[in-house]
Amino acid sequence: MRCRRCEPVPEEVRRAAGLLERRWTISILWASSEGALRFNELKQAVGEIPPRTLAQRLVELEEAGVLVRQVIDARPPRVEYRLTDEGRRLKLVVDAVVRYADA
Amino acid sequence: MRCRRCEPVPEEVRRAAGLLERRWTISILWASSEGALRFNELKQAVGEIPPRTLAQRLVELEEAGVLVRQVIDARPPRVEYRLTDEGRRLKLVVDAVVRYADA
DNA sequence: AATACCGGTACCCTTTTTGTAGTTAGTACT
DNA sequence: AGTACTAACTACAAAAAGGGTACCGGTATT
Repeated sequence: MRCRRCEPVPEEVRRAAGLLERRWTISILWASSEGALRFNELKQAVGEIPPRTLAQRLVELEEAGVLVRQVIDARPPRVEYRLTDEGRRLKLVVDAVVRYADA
Repeated sequence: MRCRRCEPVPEEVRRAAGLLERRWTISILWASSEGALRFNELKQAVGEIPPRTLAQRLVELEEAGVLVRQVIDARPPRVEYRLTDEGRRLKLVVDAVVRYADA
C-alpha cells in the first residue's frame, strides 16, 4: 500500500510503549512516585493485582532501569522498590495520565 | 496491613490506564494524531499488529469515545478513523511518551 | 503453641494476543 | 470471460499473559 501520510511508529516509542502497555504498570508507577514502597505496600496500593503479576512487573521495571530493588537487612528482612532517575522521567507520563483522568 | 504512606490508586486513574495498558494502543494513537487514517493505513503505520487485534482496539477506542469511525461512500467504500476531542486530550499522554522515548 | 508478617512461588484456569488464512463486494486489466 | 486487485475486516487454533487461591520458610508477637 502506498501511504504518504502514515509514517511508521518509531522504534523508541514502541519500546517505551512496551513498558506501559502491560496491565498494572501505570498504577505501580503512580504508587511508587511518593517514595520507596515495599512489596505488600505496593500490592495494597495497586489493589486487586495478583502477587504473581506484581512480582513479574517489578522484575520487568527493574530490568528496564525504572525501579531499583533494595533488600533491607532487618528482621524480618524487607525489600523496598524506588524509582530511579529514569523512573522519574517515566513518571512524567503517569502525570499526564493523571491529568487526563482528572478532566 | 497498616500502611500510612501508600494510598490506593484512584479509580479514574485505573480507568484511564485500562485504555493505555493494552498492547498497540499507544502506537495507534500516535499514528492517528496527524489526521484521519484508514484501516490499512493504521495497520501499516503500527507495523506487526495482527488485523484482528487492530480491529479490536479500534472498537474499544471508539467505545471509549477516543476515536470516531466514519464510512466514506465511495467505490470501494472506505472507513476512516480520527481522534475525537477526547482523543486529542488522550494524545497528550502519548506526547509525554514520545518525550520520554526521545530522551 | 498458635498466629501473623514478610516477600514472594506454585498451581491451574481464563482471557488476550498472535499467525495465517479467507471472505465479501466491487472494480480494473487482459 | 476470466483473473487479479483493493478494502476492511473475520475465522480458527495456538501461544502468551493474566487471575484466584494456596502455600513456603523464617522471624516475631501474643
